[in-house]
Amino acid sequence: MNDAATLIGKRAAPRRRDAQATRASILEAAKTHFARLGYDRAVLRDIAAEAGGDVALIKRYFGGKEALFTEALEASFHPDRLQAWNRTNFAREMATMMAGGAHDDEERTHSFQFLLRAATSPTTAPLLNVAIQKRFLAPIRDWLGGDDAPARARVLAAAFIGFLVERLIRGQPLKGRERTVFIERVTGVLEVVVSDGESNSPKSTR
Amino acid sequence: MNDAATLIGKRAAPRRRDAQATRASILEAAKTHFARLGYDRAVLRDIAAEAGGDVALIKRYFGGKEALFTEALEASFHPDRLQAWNRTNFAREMATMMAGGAHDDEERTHSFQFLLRAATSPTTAPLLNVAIQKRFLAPIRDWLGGDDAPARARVLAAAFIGFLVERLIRGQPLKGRERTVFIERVTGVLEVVVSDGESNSPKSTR
DNA sequence: GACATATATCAACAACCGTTGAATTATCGC
DNA sequence: GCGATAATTCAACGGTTGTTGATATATGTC
Repeated sequence: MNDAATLIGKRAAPRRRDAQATRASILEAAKTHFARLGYDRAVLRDIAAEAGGDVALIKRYFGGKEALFTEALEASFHPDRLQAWNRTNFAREMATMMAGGAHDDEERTHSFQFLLRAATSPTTAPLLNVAIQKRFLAPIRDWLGGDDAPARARVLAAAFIGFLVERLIRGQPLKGRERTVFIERVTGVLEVVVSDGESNSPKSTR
Repeated sequence: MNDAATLIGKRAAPRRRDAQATRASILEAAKTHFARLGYDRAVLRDIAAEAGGDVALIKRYFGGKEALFTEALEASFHPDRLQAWNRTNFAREMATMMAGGAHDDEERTHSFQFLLRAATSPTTAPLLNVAIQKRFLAPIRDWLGGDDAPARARVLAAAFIGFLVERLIRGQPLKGRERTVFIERVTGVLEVVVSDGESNSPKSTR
């Protein structure tokens, strides 16, 4: 059954008898599968197949499904992205990303889908709790800076996740006027979140 | 086997040989289990057991797991809540709710946990898509009114979901100053979302 | 070229779970 | 009371999937 491998595509070419390469292939395949299917629906046989190997290799190199998931989760965080965004155009860039349709769209949201799917499985929730604190909330807080950074980081993270879920549910990118309005709105919201002024102070129209 | 029933608690008392009551018991148990465990982890045997019946009853009354899920999903929406909130204090009320610790907290967020868990399973995503459009997005849009209500409804729904996820991940209610700041911040964000001015076309506030 | 060891594959077990047909039992009309 | 019918329970099938020990094969060293 050459099922999932061809469905997902992207069959890596495993150099035979190369432990490091094999391990890397499996990890890469795992990231994709977990992100697209979630922890429960992801099947070890399919992951191994896409990596061009056998299920037993997962036991050999990772120990089991949960360990593989944990490592894939860690490897899926890219907080560097955050630091690459500068403060001025951050809100609009993120809003555009959430509207969907950008060329590097898939790649960008990939790791976050992973995070999201992990959030809802009771099994993986504890794992995520640690990971999200260390690799997500903390960097955001540092990136934000200013007064009450922890609380503001929570709000930003929430907004981030919320738009991501909405996009996940929506499925397809927005188009036309609705897209424009959506981006404008989201940009406005994010600017409010990022700004470090007092919230109960008068309106902060950009 | 006093397994899942006692774990979840809330064992309904099924009047024997009462079709309607049995069906209702199963549906109620299904709502709880799906909300807490998600589609995949929820087990029909456990649901039936909590309802005080057998698995086969699910087939009889609902047809199968997916059908049961769909019906439970429908039954978990409470858009009436939305209309009960008035425009002036809506933002603050919702922000307080998201901070956690309110007395009717559990009950309020219950159905949304359901929604959330459904969102992340590829299997249930299409089902959710239909339900959310009909019972969530449309009411919000009507409640919002004004220009570009559909796009603004998306943003509001996204914010709503986002704060909910954050709360779900966080686990426990906030306390002290962080709670105060969080509420202030979220209130500010929501006010921006709800307001119908500013985006492109200047429209009078109603 | 033979041996040792890491690497990869095979095959099967065992548990879980949705599904389903058939048997069992209660409830109601006559 | 008695049969008819609906409600419930029983038991088992079949598929999926994580796990794992045994086996085969390539790679590097002497």
